[in-house]
Amino acid sequence: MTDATTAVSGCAALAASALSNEEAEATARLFAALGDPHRVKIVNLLATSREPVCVCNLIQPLGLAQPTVSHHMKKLVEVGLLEREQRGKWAFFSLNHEAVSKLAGLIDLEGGSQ
Amino acid sequence: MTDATTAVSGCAALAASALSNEEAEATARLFAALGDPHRVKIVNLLATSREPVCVCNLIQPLGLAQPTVSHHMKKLVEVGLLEREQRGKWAFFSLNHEAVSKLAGLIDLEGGSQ
DNA sequence: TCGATACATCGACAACGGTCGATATGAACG
DNA sequence: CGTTCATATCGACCGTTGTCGATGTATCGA
Repeated sequence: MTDATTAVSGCAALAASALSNEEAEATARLFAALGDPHRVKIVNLLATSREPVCVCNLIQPLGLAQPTVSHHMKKLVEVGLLEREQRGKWAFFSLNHEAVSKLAGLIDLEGGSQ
Repeated sequence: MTDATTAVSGCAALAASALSNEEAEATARLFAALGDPHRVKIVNLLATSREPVCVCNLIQPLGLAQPTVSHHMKKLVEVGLLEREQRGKWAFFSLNHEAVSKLAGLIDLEGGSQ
């Protein structure tokens, strides 16, 4: 169990019985992280890239200022969907496939007893 | 193709190649609908109920005022996750299983070429 | 037709979140 | 060291959203 998936671990499947307030909040936080079109694009860009991507390569495709991109990256890392790796003065980000799999599992209506 | 899943149909998988702005916005709208803990609980309650549920049976479990519950139900119906059925003076809501399945498909990283 | 009930809509308010310019941090390179 | 470059943080602005009371709408029963 890696701590990078902490946020996802706090969630419970949508079909679980009697979701607690904490589970509902954790699950909502995770979905909210993907509730912004720019962050959807970021995840899409990372999902279609075989290698980690640095912030400087995201600014132009997104059409956002650098601080705004940093802001979005931080949100995605906080919920565990992205992993950050420092290479010299560059920050490279990659998708946490384990977290994405767990996210998909949350939505599975047959996975209520997970 | 039912119109109840319109919002979901406008989305594209997270692993699709070159998400357009419209696809990113539609996908974000869908995730944002689940980005509130109360709406997560609503979906959870409907997912664990074999029969449709009326608003009056949601007010107490959620601990919210009636207009606030109506507000959340509207958001969930708008993105196609819920279906509304009028029975006399009661409004019954149920989960749109097809939309939930499509949502799960969006997250599948192997479903990029859908 | 009148009152009661269930739900939606409206209006207002407060909190949250996305955005950017300015600035701080920190690493590579003369 | 001092400079440059990549990124993070800060502060401010402002549109969005969750919330509720008041009100509107529609249905049912007496």
